[in-house]
Amino acid sequence: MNLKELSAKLGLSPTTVSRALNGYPEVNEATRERVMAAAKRHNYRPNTRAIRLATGRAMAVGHVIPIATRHEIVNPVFADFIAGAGETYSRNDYDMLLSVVPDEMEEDTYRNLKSKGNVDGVIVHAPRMNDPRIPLLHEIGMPFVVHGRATGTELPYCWLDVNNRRAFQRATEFLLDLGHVRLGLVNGLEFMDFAIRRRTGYTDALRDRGIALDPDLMFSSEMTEISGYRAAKSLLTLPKPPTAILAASMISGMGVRRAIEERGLVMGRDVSVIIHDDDLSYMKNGEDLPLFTATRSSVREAGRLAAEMLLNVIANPAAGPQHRLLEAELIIGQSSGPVPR
Amino acid sequence: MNLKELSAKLGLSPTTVSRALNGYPEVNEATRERVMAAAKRHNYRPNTRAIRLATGRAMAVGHVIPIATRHEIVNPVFADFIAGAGETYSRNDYDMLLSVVPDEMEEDTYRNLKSKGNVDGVIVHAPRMNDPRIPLLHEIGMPFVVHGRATGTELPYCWLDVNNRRAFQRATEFLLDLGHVRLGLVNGLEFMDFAIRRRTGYTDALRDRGIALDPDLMFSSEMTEISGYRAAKSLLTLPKPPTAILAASMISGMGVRRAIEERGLVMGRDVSVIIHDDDLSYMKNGEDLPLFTATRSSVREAGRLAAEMLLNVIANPAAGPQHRLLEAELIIGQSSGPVPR
DNA sequence: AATCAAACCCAAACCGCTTTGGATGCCGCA
DNA sequence: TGCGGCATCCAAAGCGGTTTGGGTTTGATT
Repeated sequence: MNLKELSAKLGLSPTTVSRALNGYPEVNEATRERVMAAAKRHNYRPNTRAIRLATGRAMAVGHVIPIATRHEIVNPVFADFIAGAGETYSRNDYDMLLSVVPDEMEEDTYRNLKSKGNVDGVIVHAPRMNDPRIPLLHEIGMPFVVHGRATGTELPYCWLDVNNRRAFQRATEFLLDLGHVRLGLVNGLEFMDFAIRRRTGYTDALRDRGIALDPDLMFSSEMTEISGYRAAKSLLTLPKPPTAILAASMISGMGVRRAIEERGLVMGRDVSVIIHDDDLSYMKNGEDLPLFTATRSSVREAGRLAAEMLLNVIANPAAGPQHRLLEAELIIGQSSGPVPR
Repeated sequence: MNLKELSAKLGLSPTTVSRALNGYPEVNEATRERVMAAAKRHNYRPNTRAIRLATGRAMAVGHVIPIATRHEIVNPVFADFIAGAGETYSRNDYDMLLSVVPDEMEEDTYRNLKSKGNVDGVIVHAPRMNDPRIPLLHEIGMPFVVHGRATGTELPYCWLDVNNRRAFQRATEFLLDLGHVRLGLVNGLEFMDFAIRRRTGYTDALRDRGIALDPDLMFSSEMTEISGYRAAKSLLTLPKPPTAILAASMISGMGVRRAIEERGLVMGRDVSVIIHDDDLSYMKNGEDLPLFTATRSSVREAGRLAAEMLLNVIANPAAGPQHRLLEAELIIGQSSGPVPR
């Protein structure tokens, strides 16, 4: 059932039917209702391909996912972000397009998306320092929103980010208040912007209390269980091991816990741990009582909001660049306590 | 730069240019090369929207993800599957469309995808017993491939699955060979088809050895860390606790391990554990020496293969339903050992 | 009664490509 | 010389919507 058939059945022109369905004012309310009813009855659904060609809009948003020699973006955090963004898209009748491409194809992919007209905008994931994607997207004129920020970029751009610096600064201060002085940092990869900011929060807090930085206490790697385990194991075998550890995610935190328990220590008593908790739906940090003390910020909610921002930008390209900085909560769980004496 | 402009520049008709670019035979080789060169020079990329309207094909594949009152499909396993499928799609110039919709909208979403012509086919995730999606997709004539199988469906359909029954049967037999007799099962939700099959593998193996089933030893829940933890905790506080546990995933396995260690026991010595390992890219089961003994099957590879099967079905709808059953490997890690005496 | 603006509807162009159904020119062969 | 056949190319008709630029009525205003 297409427009022509439907309008024939109704004895109207395609023009009028189209207008009736799309809420244009120049059509009699009575006919509009007649049209609506007929459309429902024959369950007419306009062909998306035709709409797209006619309007020039793709009604779709792209997410480009490089598969990674460099860095594995396909991680659980990413999945939850996508889920959140996807909710926004379906609510607004937009399609979500995922392009999983080899690293070296990333630039081409963006150019293709633009010139072939597949999408109206994109979300940029996992920004790095001086991220080349931002000038690229500017150049080709593709609307975009960055999830995170890209230090070093001087072009204006839209972003939505968690206040990672503040979150880790607060977490560090909290541990210092508990009397801890030697604090380990099990960070994510530090070419990632968020990891740089978290480290800054950590170092700022220490410096504010006049505590010297100890490079031996600072690790940076993928946020996997095994990396967390290895980093914590190294930390705990130091001559003067830390009494507290900040970890970059739930998963690396689980590795940290394993290393702690393997040495016969008790997390929260012998070693305090604070993680960053993305509030993943299938990996809750405890239920009544959180397992980990954590800086928490829902990445799914971030996905929802970033998608909304992008749809805004697409609908309203003239408006200046939008920004949104989400604050993480500091929630107290079982993994932190006063420094042991 | 569109076809008309390009053909004008070349002094040819759009017809000829189109044919030249698409490799049709009725065009002189010399002109074809001239056209190709010009296309590259002006980097002409045909407008996808127009191609889709003209050809009637969407050149896109859909994945519908219900957001879940019922069951959270947005999990790490799902993410890896998507990544694998996405690789196949980009290699074949197909788009991947993700629809994240509320449970109750699922049926509508499939109908919409079909009648609005957004996709040429879909992948069905996480099939359940008597899954209603299979008759639905049959009814609306949408090509599809199921990742897994749906017990109880009598209609023919394409699927790609892991031999879950066999995997868990082998794992169970392996533990029995080590002298274990009381085996706990920490299964996924048992309205999911794969969970039913795993349980069958477990019960078959026990029955074959003449061991009575003990309902107290069998748990079924979401595959989260916390559920794994809780199930294992219950198991270990039984009057006669099991000496070995089969867990449904890496993540629930980590919960099982936590429960074991919390009781001061050592995994692999006091309690053997076998998990199913989906070989997730960011959650490797150890590196040189696997942490967990596991039945392993890469879900990412499954994604690649399922997508290939679907593209096949789309290209060749007449061919009968295809099936593919992947076998899981049984890999030995540190989490299993002979029954303690 | 003539005029004019709304209100309502339609025919036709258009979006950018594919594909059908010829047209044209050239060559070989009877 | 005439004709069939092949190699090349093109005009025009879709694909299924939206949108432009009018046409008719109708009713109120002068």
